[in-house]
Amino acid sequence: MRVAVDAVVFTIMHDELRILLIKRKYEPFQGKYALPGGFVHADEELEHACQRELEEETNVQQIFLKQFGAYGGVKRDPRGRILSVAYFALIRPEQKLIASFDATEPRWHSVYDLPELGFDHSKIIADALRQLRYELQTTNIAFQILPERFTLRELQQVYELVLDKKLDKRNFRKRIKELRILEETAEHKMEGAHRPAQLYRFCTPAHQNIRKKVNVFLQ
Amino acid sequence: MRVAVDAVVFTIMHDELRILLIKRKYEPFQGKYALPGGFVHADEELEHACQRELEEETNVQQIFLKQFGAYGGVKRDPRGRILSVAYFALIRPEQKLIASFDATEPRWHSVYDLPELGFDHSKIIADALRQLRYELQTTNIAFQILPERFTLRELQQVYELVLDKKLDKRNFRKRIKELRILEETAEHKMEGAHRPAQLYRFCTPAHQNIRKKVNVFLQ
DNA sequence: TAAATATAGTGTAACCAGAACATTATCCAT
DNA sequence: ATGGATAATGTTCTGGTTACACTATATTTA
Repeated sequence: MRVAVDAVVFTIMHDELRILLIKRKYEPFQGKYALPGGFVHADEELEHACQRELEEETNVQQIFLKQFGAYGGVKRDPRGRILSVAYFALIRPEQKLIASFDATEPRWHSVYDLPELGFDHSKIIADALRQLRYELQTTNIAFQILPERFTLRELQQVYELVLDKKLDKRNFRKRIKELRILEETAEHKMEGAHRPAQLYRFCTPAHQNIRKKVNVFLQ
Repeated sequence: MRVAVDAVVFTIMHDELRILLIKRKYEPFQGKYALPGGFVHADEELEHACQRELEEETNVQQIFLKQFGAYGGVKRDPRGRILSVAYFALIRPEQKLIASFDATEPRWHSVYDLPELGFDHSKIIADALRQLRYELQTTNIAFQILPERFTLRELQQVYELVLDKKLDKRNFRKRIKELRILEETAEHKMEGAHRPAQLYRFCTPAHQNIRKKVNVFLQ
């Protein structure tokens, strides 16, 4: 049985939660959109294969991937039996997308307005989104998408867009501060005709995983 | 790459949370304990392969399996590259265990006192236990281990033994009743020199999955 | 048949966490 | 100087979680 990996890469862009898709140049599902991914090499770790395929097909590099499922249905790929191990990531939107030989049009698509997808990738994306939301509320994954210094408003927007839900500003700040994982920096974000916002930085490696409480940010 | 499945089957027996292990008759890890499992056939669904291997190696049959991870490390199996998709289940302890040709001594082992294990099965079991605890608190999985009719005390014991934590009787009953997933039966459990306990039954297929609230039973 | 024993079954009060909510501060542009 | 835009901040109320002790009912035994 052949083993492949697929990557569900999320980002936030123009106030939307988006997913990175490629367009398939060849059969099966030629012309359809699909998740970046491909076959694992013989002596290659799964996560490495996922990084490599992602880079080959979209140029996206150096991201933190988390495995969340294996898809092994007998009929899921018309080429034959292929098991796919799926990973997800949440990354900054800056990386430049570059098409490859067999995957064209690497592009960001709104999670809530996806094109028709090949394989069982709709199901994989649905599972990934569920997992992303869970991890957002139980780990520090949000910081992967933010620049090194960020405002509390920017952090709150990550939560709001991923959870697809408005949060109360004062309650959000209170809870984030209680976690003691941020430190103020000396700088402020000067931008626009309004009061500048304090810039924060993520601190204390001890808190690499916030697992203090489930549902920390749900209202 | 070859694809295998492994089953982490939990039960409760003699007031202990236990796992089903077999003893390996051949290399690799000859004589060591391991999870039941084996290779997936060419046109076989993963879950079916897991059921089949479990039955072949231990005689345990007809259980509800839930996938929770894929283990694909390059060096995890000395025979070569083998990816294993792992499933867990929680079952009643009644099924008779029968050894097979290549797996001897199918036996229940306390989760907290496991023998030396082959492969990366210790890691797989640790992940399975984490997943079991999560699902116990967010789904109706507890009912898989109980007989059709059971007392509230028996239900509470499942939670206590899996979570490895004492729960308050009154609070537990209050919450379970709030969920409205049990119905009283006409019978009582007459056993021993004490007041007989009301027998309950799991009701309402609408509640096959209790996802009302995370941490329902944590104290 | 009375007492001992073992588990079943039940409610309330205190505490804490989550939710709702409005005003002042600071910058820029006009 | 004023208006506009976002930053920053605390309190009250509500509801959920936790802690906690006594009565009920069957069997067994003296």
